[in-house]
Amino acid sequence: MIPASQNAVGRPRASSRTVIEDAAAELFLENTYALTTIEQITQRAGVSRNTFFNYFDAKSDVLWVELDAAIDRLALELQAVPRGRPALAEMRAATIRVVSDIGVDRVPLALTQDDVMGTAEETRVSGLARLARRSDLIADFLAGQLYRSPNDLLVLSAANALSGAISAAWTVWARDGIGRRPLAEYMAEAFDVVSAGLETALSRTSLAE
Amino acid sequence: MIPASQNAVGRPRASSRTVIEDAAAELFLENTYALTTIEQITQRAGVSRNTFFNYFDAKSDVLWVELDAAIDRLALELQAVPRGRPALAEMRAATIRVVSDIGVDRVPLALTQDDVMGTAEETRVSGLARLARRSDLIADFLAGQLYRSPNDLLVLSAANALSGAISAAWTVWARDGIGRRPLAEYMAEAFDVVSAGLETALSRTSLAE
DNA sequence: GCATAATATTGTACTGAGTCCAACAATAGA
DNA sequence: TCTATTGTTGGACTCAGTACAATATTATGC
Repeated sequence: MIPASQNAVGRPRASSRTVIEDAAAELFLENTYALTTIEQITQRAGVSRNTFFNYFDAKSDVLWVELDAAIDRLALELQAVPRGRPALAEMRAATIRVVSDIGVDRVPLALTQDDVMGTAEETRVSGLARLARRSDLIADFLAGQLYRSPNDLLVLSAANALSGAISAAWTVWARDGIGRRPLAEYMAEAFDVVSAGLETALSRTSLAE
Repeated sequence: MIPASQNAVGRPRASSRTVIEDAAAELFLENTYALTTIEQITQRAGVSRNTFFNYFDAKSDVLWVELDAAIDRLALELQAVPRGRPALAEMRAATIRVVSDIGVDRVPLALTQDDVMGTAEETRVSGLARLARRSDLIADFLAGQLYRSPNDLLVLSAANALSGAISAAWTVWARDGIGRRPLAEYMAEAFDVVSAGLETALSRTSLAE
């Protein structure tokens, strides 16, 4: 077994987590996600196979570190919004704030895999789990702002729609390659496409019923 | 090994596919999805484990037979729409037509599992794969009608949003339990929530650029 | 410094999904 | 009846993910 010191020889020893992430990123690019095993990753990282599962619940989690972090930040932003504020405007602002510091070159690992949004169901499906988490988050937020239930058809539709639009922004941004503009711009566009109609639908029902 | 005749003793022998579906449905309800193994399913169905994979690519596929069929029908409906017709109106009609024959009691197997939309990521994620397939479908359709690329941010946002709304309709419909109204009604509501804004956004850009 | 508690890492053994392929059975058609 | 096709099976395999106990590492109090 390769000693852990291989990755950091004098410098302050990198955390296992980082070492694993780096090794995984390398191998995914070399051999694709599907053909890379967790054993290979941990071997290259110089840790045991079990250590992988100390830091990640699933192989696919490594693909989505950036996106997961962005969703975490979105959760915090939304929590900080006082109740009663205009829901969609706050959502829009929070969404854009969250991605505003993501440089044009820092594309999430998952999205650099060209099989992600293509045929490879495996990677795509794990990405959809993030979409679902974000939908839940948004549904809770909207429900809170509109004093409705997160299970409400209207709330859920709006949340899913917004989450879908955000997802589209990420996808197109990643696909646009080198010449891409900042993610925040894509986010704003995608958001506005769907939010125009939501605005009226949501305001109408918050008065009625 | 139990002979296949156990499930159909005189009657015309049911296809392996149906036998497997039924066995799976029973076991999922008895022991939950997660705790049911493919081996148990095929054992009860009276076929070999491999036969399962003759009919399904994954264990989770059994959960989504109805939804997959609905998406297949949607694909056919959309293909039949002549180019140039108003995209959203046709989408709405097709969506509702597709689910109009789904009775209030025929809830997809997946949605009767109460862990589906709850904590159980496993079942939920497989459902999201359907959402993605539907998004692709819709994106292609919209792209065709609007003479744009299916990778266009606008098209993709709209497709994801619509697919998300449809998903919300299914979810709430299933959750509403015994007293639920026909699925088509939920579908219409969810659809209208998001499509109002899309209408303007899509028409605006089909003229511009 | 040292003892101790908390945390990180590892080994081992296991379950179950999904793949591959070759053998075999059933069926339909000529 | 022979034959081509399709459905079914057995067996051996890979790999993700889980469980748990043992050991190493690091932090903390003294």
